[in-house]
Amino acid sequence: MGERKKRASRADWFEVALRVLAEDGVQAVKVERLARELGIARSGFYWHFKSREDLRKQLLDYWAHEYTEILSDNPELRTLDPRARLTRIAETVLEHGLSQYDLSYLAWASIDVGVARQVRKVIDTRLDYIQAALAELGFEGQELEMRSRTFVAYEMAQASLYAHTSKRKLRGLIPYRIAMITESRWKFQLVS
Amino acid sequence: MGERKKRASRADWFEVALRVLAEDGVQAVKVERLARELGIARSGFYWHFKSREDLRKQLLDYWAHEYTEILSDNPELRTLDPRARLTRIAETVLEHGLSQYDLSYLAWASIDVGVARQVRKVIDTRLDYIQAALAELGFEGQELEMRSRTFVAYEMAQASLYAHTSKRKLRGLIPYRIAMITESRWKFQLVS
DNA sequence: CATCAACTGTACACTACTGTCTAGATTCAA
DNA sequence: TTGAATCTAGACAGTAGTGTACAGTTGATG
Repeated sequence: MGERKKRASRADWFEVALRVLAEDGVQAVKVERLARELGIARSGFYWHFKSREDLRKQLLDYWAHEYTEILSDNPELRTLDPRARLTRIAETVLEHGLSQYDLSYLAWASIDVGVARQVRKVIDTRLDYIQAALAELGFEGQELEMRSRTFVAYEMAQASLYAHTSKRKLRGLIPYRIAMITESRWKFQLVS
Repeated sequence: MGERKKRASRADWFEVALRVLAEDGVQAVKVERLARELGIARSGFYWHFKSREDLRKQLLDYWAHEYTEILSDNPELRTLDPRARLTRIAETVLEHGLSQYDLSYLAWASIDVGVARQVRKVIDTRLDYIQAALAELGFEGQELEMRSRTFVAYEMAQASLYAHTSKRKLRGLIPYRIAMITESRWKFQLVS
């Protein structure tokens, strides 16, 4: 609760907001609650942000930017072959708890069309990236689409769905996951 | 908005509550809003339900029961071989929009430990069921675990993640998905 | 057709939150 | 060390929701 700090900077407010968002969703991002967690009155909030809505908008922008940056502005990833690249992404998402925000943003998107538009953009960016990697391995058409979707869906669902499973265990599953997603030696045996 | 009904039964309130829950999440399930959607005053609500919290609890119970029933009390499913069974489940979930509630309940679970416990139970039931089907196909250990998790994660994420994708397209992907999940002819080529 | 349970609206007191204002405290830089 | 920028607490009015009380209306059934 009461962090002993006497003054709260914009970054302090933002940090607490991010944590609350991840923990309890957008609806929980309330000026009063943030102030309570910072141990100060909420009047200062309006010095840093125009309104609660303003803060929420900034939270969304931040998330959209931060996440895609990991994919697009990461030179190291480019040097790896597709399989290693996907593995690295899976490890990064798991290790940094990157998907812990996804549920909150998805839920938020379901009640706000503007947010939905931006969230979709982020998802599409991820899908495109994964799809490109899998295309390098020779996949195409519906199979390519299904594989990339499966990968992304698992990443996003992971944090909320398997919150009770240890990171260690989830980490151990990564190689199997990558193998299944990228394995190309088999031919589809379509079930009617 | 104003449904022309003059009186609202318990079932009416519950139905609207379920819809609102799926559309906008738990936080949106408010007595006043439900009354507004029914086109009546909210006083009658308290005749049917003890409180708002009471309604929410009943929503949770209903969901937990309804969903697992589809899996456990479905004699038809038992007659099918594992692959066909998984296909049927995927089709059912998609066709009846069963996963549309999942996001709401997952988000709810993240802010309420009691809800979290119940939601986990439902998820575990699904995992166990899928895992049993895949075990019939000879999978085991971490591979079995990863495959069932991948299947369940996709099902749950589908509705919210791919809301903008047509059912027709998602339906077309099912055979590919089942094939990837159930394919056993390949050996893992573990990436470091 | 009378009656009783099932519902209705209106009104009230309460809580939680928002955003605005103001006078004052703290910090930093010249 | 002084002044401006940065932040603070506290008070205020406004909105939206909760649950309770109660008298009145509706409709199915004996």
